[in-house]
Amino acid sequence: MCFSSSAALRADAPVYFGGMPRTVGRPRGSESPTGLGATQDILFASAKLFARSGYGSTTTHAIAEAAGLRQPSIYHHFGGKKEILLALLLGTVQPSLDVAEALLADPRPAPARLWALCASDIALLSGGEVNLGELYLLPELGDPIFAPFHGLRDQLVAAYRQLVNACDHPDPELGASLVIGLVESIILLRRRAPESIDENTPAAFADAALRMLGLEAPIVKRAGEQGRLLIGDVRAIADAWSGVSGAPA
Amino acid sequence: MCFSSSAALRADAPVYFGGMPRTVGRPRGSESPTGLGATQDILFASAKLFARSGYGSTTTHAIAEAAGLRQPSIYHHFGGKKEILLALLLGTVQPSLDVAEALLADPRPAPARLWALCASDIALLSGGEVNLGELYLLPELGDPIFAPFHGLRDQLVAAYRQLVNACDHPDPELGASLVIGLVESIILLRRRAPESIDENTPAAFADAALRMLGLEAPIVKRAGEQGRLLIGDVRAIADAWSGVSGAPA
DNA sequence: ATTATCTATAGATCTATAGATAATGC
DNA sequence: ATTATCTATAGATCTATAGATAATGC
Repeated sequence: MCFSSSAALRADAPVYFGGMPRTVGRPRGSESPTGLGATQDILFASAKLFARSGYGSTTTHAIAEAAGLRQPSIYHHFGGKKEILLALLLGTVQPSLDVAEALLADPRPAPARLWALCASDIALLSGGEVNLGELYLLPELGDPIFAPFHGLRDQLVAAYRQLVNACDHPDPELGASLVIGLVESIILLRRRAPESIDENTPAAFADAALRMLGLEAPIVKRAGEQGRLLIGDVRAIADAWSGVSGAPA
Repeated sequence: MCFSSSAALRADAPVYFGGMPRTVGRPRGSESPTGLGATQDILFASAKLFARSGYGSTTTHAIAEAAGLRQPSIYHHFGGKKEILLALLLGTVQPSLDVAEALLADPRPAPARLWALCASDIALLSGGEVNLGELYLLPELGDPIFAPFHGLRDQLVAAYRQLVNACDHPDPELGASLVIGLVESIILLRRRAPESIDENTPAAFADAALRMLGLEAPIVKRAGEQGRLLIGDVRAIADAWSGVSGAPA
């Protein structure tokens, strides 16, 4: 399953042998929906409900029901609703930040790295069974408990700004805002018209992001023709860029 | 006050003479915060709370308190929380749709009209005391009661698509998604970094939107230099475009 | 008489704790 | 003994209704 393989939901998962949870403790009344144990069941159920109904409109009872547990059992795994959302947020932003930091240290041309970061983030936000990006839109994120998430997110924003700056953009602050805005817009597009998103979307949006900054980026077709484009594989993307004749350094 | 002058909050307001509400009925315990009567007080208070704390996390008691009323008094003006949010949504999207329809009927060049629509929407989303665009992000909008809002919103999306198509863009569906995404990204930018938004932002974003579609649009500086740029004045924007030498028709 | 507010409150949740229960581990 | 679940429930809301109250309108 796409979602259960996401790092977001494996953050604190105990190591199971053969993928099966241990059976210590009183048996559950119903089966584990994810097959990965109660903690993952709760995270997956919460992600679905927070994204579709909002944070404040989702009750711990509804989470438990979707997770195949009774309501009080949630408190054995999490301190409460806020802690569940925080775990989901950290697990969602961390993979983006990992890619961003790898790209900041990469010697390849800045536009190629910015393109790769955009495409990677759009692919992350496009994939998975649940539209996890919706969690970024929740107004409840203003609560101080989510400060650790905002810390990681600020690092990601800084990485975008640094790459835009390295592209010799005259106004890195504005440029980063434009690019991040376009990347995040995939969240609302996926809500409004999920059928319009396909495997070409990350590349098409990343192209648009660079065009927006005044950098031509005919990477998609070139790399596509050569059969080399692999979304999520940053090196392949950067190599594709470098292979484009006349690409800015 | 910026907000109280918004059409969003005047939709169903009775006409008061001299701007003062009538005093029929039992007097309120506290003064009207907006000075425009209880209905406006409730809409303004709800907008602030929905945008900052979310829909499900906002109680009718909190709304009433911010509106200077007791909790049950809300039900004299609205059927409930959902009806309040619906009124806010309709009042927020309608001004955008009015501009869009005026531009669809306008004879000026399509890129100028698309630019004007982008700049107008960004100005609308940037202005006012409350970040009303946050209401578009609420996951609770999936509730069928908000269908009338989605109807208007779909019309707005169709207008964008039509203008992108009229710009001879090879893929109007993708182009419209990119442009709308960039325009709406101002909502999250305003949440994250409100200090980065100023009177130049609508033009800067509209420029970026056209660049994204492969249309060069050096309108901002030209119109700015001539002192002719007036955000919200669609005709001035379109005229500015027409005045740019070499602008696509 | 009409209107808009108020107080009081019923009934329905919703969160989080207490403590029982049923499994495995040693 | 340890663990993870369960049932039961206290206490705190939260929504929405009923009916009293205090003003204006005629």
